[in-house]
Amino acid sequence: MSKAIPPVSTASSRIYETLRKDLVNGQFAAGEKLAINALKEQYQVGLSPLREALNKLAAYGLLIQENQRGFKVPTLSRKELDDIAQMRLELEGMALERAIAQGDAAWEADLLGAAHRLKRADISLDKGEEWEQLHTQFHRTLVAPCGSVWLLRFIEQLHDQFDRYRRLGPKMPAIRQELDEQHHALVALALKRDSQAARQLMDEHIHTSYEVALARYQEHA
Amino acid sequence: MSKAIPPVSTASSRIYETLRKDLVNGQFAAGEKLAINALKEQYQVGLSPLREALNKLAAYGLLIQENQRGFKVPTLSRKELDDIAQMRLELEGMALERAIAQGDAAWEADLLGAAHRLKRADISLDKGEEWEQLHTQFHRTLVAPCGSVWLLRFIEQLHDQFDRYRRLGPKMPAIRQELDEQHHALVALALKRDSQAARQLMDEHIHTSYEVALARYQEHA
DNA sequence: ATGAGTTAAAAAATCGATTTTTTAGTTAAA
DNA sequence: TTTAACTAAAAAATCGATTTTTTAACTCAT
Repeated sequence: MSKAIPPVSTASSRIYETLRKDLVNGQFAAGEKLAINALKEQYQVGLSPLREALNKLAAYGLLIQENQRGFKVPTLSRKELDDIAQMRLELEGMALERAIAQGDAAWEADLLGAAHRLKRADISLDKGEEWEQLHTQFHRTLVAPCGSVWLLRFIEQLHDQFDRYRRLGPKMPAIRQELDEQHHALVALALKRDSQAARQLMDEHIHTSYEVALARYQEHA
Repeated sequence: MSKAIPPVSTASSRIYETLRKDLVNGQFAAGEKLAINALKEQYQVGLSPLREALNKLAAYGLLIQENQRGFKVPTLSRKELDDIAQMRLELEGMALERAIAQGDAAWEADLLGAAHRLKRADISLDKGEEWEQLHTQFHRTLVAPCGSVWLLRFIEQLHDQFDRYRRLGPKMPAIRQELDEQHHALVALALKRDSQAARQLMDEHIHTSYEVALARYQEHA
């Protein structure tokens, strides 16, 4: 349940996390070249921590770095969205099966808790990023006991990439509700340890999200 | 065939690549804390480019970064080796199947070329890292036309992680020969477009490498 | 107009020094 | 002996300024 002990923060780690969120939320236009000096002003950070964060984001795949010409936001494409969604299908399916095979009672409890919190957030007005935050946490919890550090790492990375597309448009409560029903059904299947059905539903779930993301990408024009 | 145009290099990108190689080759002890000032001297670079490289390596997974207490080399463990090998099985198997489904004539040619160069390097005395370099290139070529940028990216990362274990010991010509036979058999199956058999052999191939890596890890003590 | 060459401005990369935090060593009280 | 408090040294992080490279604007010959 507990998250890793909150590590002491540095200017570098703070700006990294801030920029990561902003990039995932589409605060920067796809393809845009980042003006480092402007960022420095905008976020009120020094050049050194800022550059360290940008370097990390590039290694993580949320920025493109070109020697001697700085950093830019990766472009979006249908082809890449398909790639990301397909990889999510494969990797999260795999992770879910393993989690169901290995998850213990504590996991079951965490899962119920995460799903409940998500549903509640959905009912109350979503002020800010609460739903998104809880949604991320739910998916994390779902696959957490899969037993592979690397698998979890890749999935996290794919989620961030996927969300660059999914969050292009405004929030749609109707879609959220549909997704939320899938979340609860996923929990039910996970608790029943029905990995076959769970995986199939996970596929559907990702596919639903994919259609949302694709529609938004196409509207985006 | 052609690699991406050699980008202009910066002190930062050069030291990144140098350190990446050295980390994969076990030039630093597992668990070791990096003394930034010493690195600065040793590699004759300034602090800024060095820190940028270390940040990227941490995001890539070849270093662990802890706020306010610098960087250290990740420890090695049987558990992690198993994880990495298992992930390689899954991801490279997937990639190989797709590559066989999609690879064109140019790919077939590249593959024959890469396998040939690898074999030749194996026969002549291996001065330096030539074999390792060609081996990496062979595996890259094998899965290149899989169609997924993200899949390729993850595989690359896993190779680097895997090699931290595999390269712990001295070079073993006998093993290399066995691996090399598998390489050639893989090419043959790929050209025959027999993805079932190819995937099975890929599994064996990774398993063979895994046993080498495990033995070295255990000897390492 | 077009394009090669030139140059000023802007941006990226790097340096050298300063500030902050941690670590390790020392002393003194329990 | 422990352990708490303090302190000096070391290391990490950050800052401010300099150097290098790219970009964009301009000139002039074709």
